[in-house]
Amino acid sequence: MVTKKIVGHMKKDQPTNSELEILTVLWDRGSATTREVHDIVSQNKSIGYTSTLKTIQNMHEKGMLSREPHGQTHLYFPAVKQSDIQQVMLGGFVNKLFNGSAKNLILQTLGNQKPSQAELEEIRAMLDKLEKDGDA
Amino acid sequence: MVTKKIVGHMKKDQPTNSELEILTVLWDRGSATTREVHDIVSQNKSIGYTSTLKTIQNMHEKGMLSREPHGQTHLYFPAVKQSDIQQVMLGGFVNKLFNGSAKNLILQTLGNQKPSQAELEEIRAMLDKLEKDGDA
DNA sequence: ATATACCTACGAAAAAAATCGTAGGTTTTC
DNA sequence: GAAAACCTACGATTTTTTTCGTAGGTATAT
Repeated sequence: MVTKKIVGHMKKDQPTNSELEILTVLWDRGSATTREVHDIVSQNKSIGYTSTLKTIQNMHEKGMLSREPHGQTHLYFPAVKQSDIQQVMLGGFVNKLFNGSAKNLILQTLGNQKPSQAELEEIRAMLDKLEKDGDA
Repeated sequence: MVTKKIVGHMKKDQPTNSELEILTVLWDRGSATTREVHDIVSQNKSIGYTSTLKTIQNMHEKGMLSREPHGQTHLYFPAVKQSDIQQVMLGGFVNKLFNGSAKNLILQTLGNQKPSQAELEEIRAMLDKLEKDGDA
């Protein structure tokens, strides 16, 4: 039998795109059946029910989702934290595209996507907080 | 024959991971031969020369790279701008992982990667500039 | 001038990711 | 109680991405 060895902290797998779509639904709703997930993801692309089902089953097998039997069906839950996945993928993304510099990523994002004044203030507040902590 | 239809502005393909590694080298150096690219990317992973060559040829065929014959070999140049690719991929990334909110991406990045004081100042300067422009 | 070391081109294999079809069961509806 | 509408499981196919092998040419060194 071949499974992935588990060593203390197993490196979190980066979800594939399809997996990420499904995780997004579950993070959003907390839990959902395959049918519910499918109804949502199939709004964006043409895909059969069993394809969604299969992906969900794979994710469950990998430990990315947990589930509860619920009558004839299953209720699925995300088994990985959204912020953890964001962090891991963000790190990879910064390395691949911005030479590892978070600052460069941020400057480019600000330049491209023009956040609103209110959002700029939020970011500024975060900067204040970080600088204060840095001084301590 | 089947090629991709070209319609005014053809949607830029997102480079794959391998393609991105090669682009990174070329963005960095301006130009390079296959051999030079290969020597660099093969520092990070075990890969044969013809694999690198093939990927480069595919990229050239897709219009992602241009090239000049140079003696027996070719000199390759990036045919897509780094900032354009960054922008496209950043947009996709924000949509997939941060619900389309650039602000959320930035806040999370700041929280995770703790830029230095100097970097924080650069970001702050960028915020100042954006707010000023916004007022105009 | 022959062996060695490069180079390109290109089909094809291998690996990874995404999609689907079918079988077999349960619930619902008439 | 048969038909229709669900459900899961799971092998298999398709598509995409990555990697490689081989053939054939050119430069280099002995």
